[in-house]
Amino acid sequence: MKKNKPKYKQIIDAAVEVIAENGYHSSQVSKIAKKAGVADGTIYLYFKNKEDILVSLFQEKMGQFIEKIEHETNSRQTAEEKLFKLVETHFEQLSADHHLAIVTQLELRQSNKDLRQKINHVLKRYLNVMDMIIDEGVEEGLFRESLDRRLVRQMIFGTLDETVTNWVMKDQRYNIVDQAKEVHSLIVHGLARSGQ
Amino acid sequence: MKKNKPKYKQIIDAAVEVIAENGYHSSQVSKIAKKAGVADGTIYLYFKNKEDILVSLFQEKMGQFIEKIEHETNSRQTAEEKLFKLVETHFEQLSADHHLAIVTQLELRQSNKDLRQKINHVLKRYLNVMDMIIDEGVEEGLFRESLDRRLVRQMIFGTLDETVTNWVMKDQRYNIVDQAKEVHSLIVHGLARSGQ
Amino acid sequence: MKKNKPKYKQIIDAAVEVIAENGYHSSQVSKIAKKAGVADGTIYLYFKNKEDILVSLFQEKMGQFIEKIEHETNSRQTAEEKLFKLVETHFEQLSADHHLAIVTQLELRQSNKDLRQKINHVLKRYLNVMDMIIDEGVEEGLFRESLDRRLVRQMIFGTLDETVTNWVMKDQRYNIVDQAKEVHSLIVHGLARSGQ
Amino acid sequence: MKKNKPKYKQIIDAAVEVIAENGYHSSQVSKIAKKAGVADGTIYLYFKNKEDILVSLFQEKMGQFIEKIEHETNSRQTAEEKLFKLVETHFEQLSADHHLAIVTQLELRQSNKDLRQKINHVLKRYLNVMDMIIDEGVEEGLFRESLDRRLVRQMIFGTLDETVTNWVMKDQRYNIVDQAKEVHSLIVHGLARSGQ
DNA sequence: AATGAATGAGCGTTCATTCAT
DNA sequence: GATGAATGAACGCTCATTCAT
Repeated sequence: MKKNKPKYKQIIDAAVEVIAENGYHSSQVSKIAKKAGVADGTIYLYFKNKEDILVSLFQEKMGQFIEKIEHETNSRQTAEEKLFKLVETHFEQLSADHHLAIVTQLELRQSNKDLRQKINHVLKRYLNVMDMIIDEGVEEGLFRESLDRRLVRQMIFGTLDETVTNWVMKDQRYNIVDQAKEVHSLIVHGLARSGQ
Repeated sequence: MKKNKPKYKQIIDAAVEVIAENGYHSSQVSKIAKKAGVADGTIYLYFKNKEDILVSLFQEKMGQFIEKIEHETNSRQTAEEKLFKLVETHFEQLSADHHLAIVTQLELRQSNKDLRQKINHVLKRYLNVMDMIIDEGVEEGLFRESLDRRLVRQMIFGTLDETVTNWVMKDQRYNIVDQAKEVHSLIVHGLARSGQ
Repeated sequence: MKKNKPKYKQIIDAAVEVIAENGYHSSQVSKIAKKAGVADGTIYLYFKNKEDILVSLFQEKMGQFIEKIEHETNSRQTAEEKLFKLVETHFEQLSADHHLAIVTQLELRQSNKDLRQKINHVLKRYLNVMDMIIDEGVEEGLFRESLDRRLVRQMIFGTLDETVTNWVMKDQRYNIVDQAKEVHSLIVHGLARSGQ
Repeated sequence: MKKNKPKYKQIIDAAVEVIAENGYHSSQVSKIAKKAGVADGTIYLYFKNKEDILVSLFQEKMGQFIEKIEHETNSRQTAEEKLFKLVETHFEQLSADHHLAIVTQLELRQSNKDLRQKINHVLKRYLNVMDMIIDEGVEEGLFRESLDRRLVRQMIFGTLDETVTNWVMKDQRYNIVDQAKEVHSLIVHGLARSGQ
């Protein structure tokens, strides 16, 4: 299993750094190899081609990302708490790894449609977590029964993604974790005054 | 003013078509020139470089897009109605121009950070429209006073953008305008049961 | 018609020189471009890819080669004279262009099967010339009726080709045209004493 | 002596198979090693480099090839019979080993000038066999005295080689041994009617 | 002797941009 | 203004060979 060999992770971490620092289009394979401390050809012992580095990077990092969110939400009782924890953990994790934030929010979006579809595939698991929380919320009588699951997912993901992207484009100059409460509130209650 | 000469618009329209049909990375300047019926060199009499075509395209098309939304929202009375009209008009316009939807939601995202910042600049005007509606809503007593304007804008834009992108990636197979009401409701009331 | 533009021939002639001097495997496109006095990219305005340069080179040069042989043999009366003229003209032409001799006898043979089949296609015309001379010889009562046309062609071509290749591999140090008479004699009479 | 160790022959046989099946340019050292059932590095315990595999392959196989021809021609009395046996045995041996025929007639020709000169060196022994037969034929009064030995060798070898190459390129679809008689006749008597 | 992971030099091709006409 | 032929920089990937084990 190549994924357990040290060079596999070494190359992926180098790729994150190189892409964050140079931008997607200036991240040549040779640059990644150099940063990883291996020869160019070594890359191809662990990855099929350049795109495979990026897909693997996303799978590896987002896999951990989603697992952490699954774990944190599971440790909460109500759907509302779970949803808050989802928002907070989402922000916390990207806050904790500035390079990864740049790569996932800005650079990897420049990839072609093909790669983006593979990325979406990885995200399905995240959307499932959201679905389960929504279902729980409905069962608890907290959320409306009539909700269109897909639209809700898109609202939640779209809001989180846009929030993080803006924060990254503002060079991560403010603390995004501080906004978890307000974002959670917007998602749960919308703009309206309570009781409206 | 070059923007008023016929070839200027001719080239921009050709660019939209070529990019929608071939994808961002297969849209060479020579292909755009051919579709526009001009010589490659002529492009450079109207645009500084390739990126300038894309920025101009976005300015031109999004300018009209936002004007239409400004006009439609102005003709409504309450903030709630205005917000609904904003959502609906946003969806309607992209529904009406399939090529443009593909280009703005998928292809132009593959451009580099630099271009994306210019795109964001164009979108500022759209965000202003949202800001004004939010202010009105607060004044009307409809929306909470404590709302963080930036977060609200990000929530609204993120939700609309994610909704449209998903629709485009699903090959525009369902009617997105039909979802305006539900999306509007999610933005105004969130997930919670009314009264919660 | 690209074949009539000066750069087309310029590039082909450069290719012959470069290949003769550096060998097939050390003849990079950039080297050919430099020798031709054009930019690398210009090559691709006239040729589909590197292999297309080589195929075109062969077609161009062997086309002239065969035409000359057709012309020379046509100006003779008997099959025996025609055959002699074929041998002599074959030798003369390769003698007259040392670079071309190296390229056709040694370097182009290193190409892959695909290219070699295209080369064989060009040579069909040469084989037709031989066929006609053989037919004439039979009609004249000079050659045996029972000859297997294909074998005869292979004997003639194989003999000429091997003779020239040996001469090229010996660095063209002797005069191969001088051997036309003896080669012709071997083809017509074989090894046997007259009357045997 | 490495040549007597089992892995030496094992690797050479693997090389013949791999080259015949994949073509010269798709026959990587690693593929040959795999087919031979040894590690890549092991190849270099038995051969100096890749070219050395090919040269050794040719020496090994052509050595046997020529020995067989020497043996068969020695068992005949007259030069004419010996020459016939040479042609027939040449054809028979390549007929009997389809892989070897492909490798020697097509694939090994794609090697560079350097390798081809080493190949020619191996063939010298074959040319010597021809020389001796020619000399005998002259002494017997069967062949002309005035024959240029080198030209005759080239005629014989060129004819045989071209004949076999054509047969291989036609995917060995007909029986080439059947043509030995006619080819022998062409070599001995040429195209001319007997008595001309 | 045998292994196989690691190395790194080498090259065909594309395409945005220029500029002489 | 309009043309389009010409430019040339830039890069992912392969594979023969090495060498620590």
